[in-house]
Amino acid sequence: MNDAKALFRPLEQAPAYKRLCQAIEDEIMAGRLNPGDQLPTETALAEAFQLNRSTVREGIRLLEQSGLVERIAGRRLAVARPSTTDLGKRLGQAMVLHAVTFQELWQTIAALEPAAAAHAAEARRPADLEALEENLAASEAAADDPLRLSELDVAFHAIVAEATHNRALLLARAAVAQLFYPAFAVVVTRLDTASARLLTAHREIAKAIARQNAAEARQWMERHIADFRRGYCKAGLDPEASIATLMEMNKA
Amino acid sequence: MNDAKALFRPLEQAPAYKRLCQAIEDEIMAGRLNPGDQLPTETALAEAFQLNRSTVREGIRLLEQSGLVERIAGRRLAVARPSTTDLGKRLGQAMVLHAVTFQELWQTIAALEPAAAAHAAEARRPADLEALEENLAASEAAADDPLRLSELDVAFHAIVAEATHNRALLLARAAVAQLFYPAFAVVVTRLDTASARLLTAHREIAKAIARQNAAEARQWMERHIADFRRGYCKAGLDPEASIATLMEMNKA
DNA sequence: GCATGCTAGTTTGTCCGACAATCGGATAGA
DNA sequence: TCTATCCGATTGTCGGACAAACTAGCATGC
Repeated sequence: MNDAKALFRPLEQAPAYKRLCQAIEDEIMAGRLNPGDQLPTETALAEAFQLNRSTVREGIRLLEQSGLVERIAGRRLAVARPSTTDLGKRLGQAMVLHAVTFQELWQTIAALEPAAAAHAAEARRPADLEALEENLAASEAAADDPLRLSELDVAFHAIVAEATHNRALLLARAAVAQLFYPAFAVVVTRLDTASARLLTAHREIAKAIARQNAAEARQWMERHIADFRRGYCKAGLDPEASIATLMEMNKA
Repeated sequence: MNDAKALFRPLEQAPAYKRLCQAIEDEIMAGRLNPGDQLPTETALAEAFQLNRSTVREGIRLLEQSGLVERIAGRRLAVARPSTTDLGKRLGQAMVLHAVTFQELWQTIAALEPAAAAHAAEARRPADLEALEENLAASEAAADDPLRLSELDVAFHAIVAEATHNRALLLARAAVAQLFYPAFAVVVTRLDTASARLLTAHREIAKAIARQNAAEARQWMERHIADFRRGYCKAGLDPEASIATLMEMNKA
């Protein structure tokens, strides 16, 4: 009798609002609806799908939340591309709820950032270099302001990632970075030697990227990330603790 | 006159259903609502927030789609943790819509998988080794069935990733992997030498993980991933083409 | 004692109809 | 040409309604 679960599938048809969402999602994924295209009005959709407007609206909410659809300025539904930051936020939430530890984040960042630096060195464009320079200048000016410096640190790594012009890499690291670097603000505040080391590393990484020296960029980034971990432990923080606790310290 | 946009912020209060979603989201993020907790019924929520049930429902749809809330078996709303696979799917969608190329995916996978293999060697548990063994056996049996082998390939890498017991890494790679490996099915179908090379690599990786030899696991995985790229080019596919086109070939 | 069947109350999914606010566009006025 | 005004269309929100499906409790049968 126990194999009943294995034998039979759930066998339930999803509620109408979900099916509507799926139907429109399919159209988008199949390329029959493209980003920018306007969707029919709610009443029109209701008529087309033979559903009530309330039901249609529920379906639209699902699409809205998945970022596949947006309300353009005024108010007309249009197909959209899910934004990187939006997805990053959602991934970040998930990690907090899964009680991910600093250690886990660090391992992931340690895999991604050196690769990002190397590819940035290969694919960077003039605009990227300018952004890096600007960030470095601002960082040097903010050497005494841990909070501001921490913000600029997040920005620096984001610029490097963007310089790869690799959207997959960008998306993958966005989530982790969003949690990792802010968590690190606490360290910068506690260790006064951290700022100087951070600045040196950033400068060298930027230099290597400017010179298109991928190997060097990767190497400096590796050291930089290793430094992060050392600083974290030196600051008396537990790598095995959930980052959720860190985020709270940050607020205080 | 042009600075009007700079001077003033949007100044609009979000619709009620969005604010409701945000309110509940905040409760969850603050830990006042924990995964597994049941939410009040729709009518109760409507009363609490002084909103109509229809409006409450729209808010719930947003929460539902972000995975923070689920309908338990029967039908009662409960707080949930966004599932890895769910987020992976969403990220995958985003990448398709952003017309991400194979090259971009490959660079990302190449950064993540070797790290995953190395950490898996350190953190693997008996159950992980069993899963690997089982997968290897099935793969050897399916050496002549490209489609089945491709499925098992996806599974193999997923098992390795899970053996790291690093949820951040798991989440970050889930999205990329979900697109990458299926896209690779085409290659396995076209190159008959691919299956054998794939099997050898898998076996060596599994062996290294079993022996807890992180360096070797990383090295084999690196080669394996490099092989992927070579195979892809050999199969006459364009690394700069959007993976969306690949997915279509896969269906056919 | 445990499995089954029945009943009543809840809760959800869906529908209908309604209305204020606002947006888009057309039209009239300076 | 620019502004003001009006009108229809669309969205956000509301109230109420009902069938289907679920929960829980109780009765029944073995």
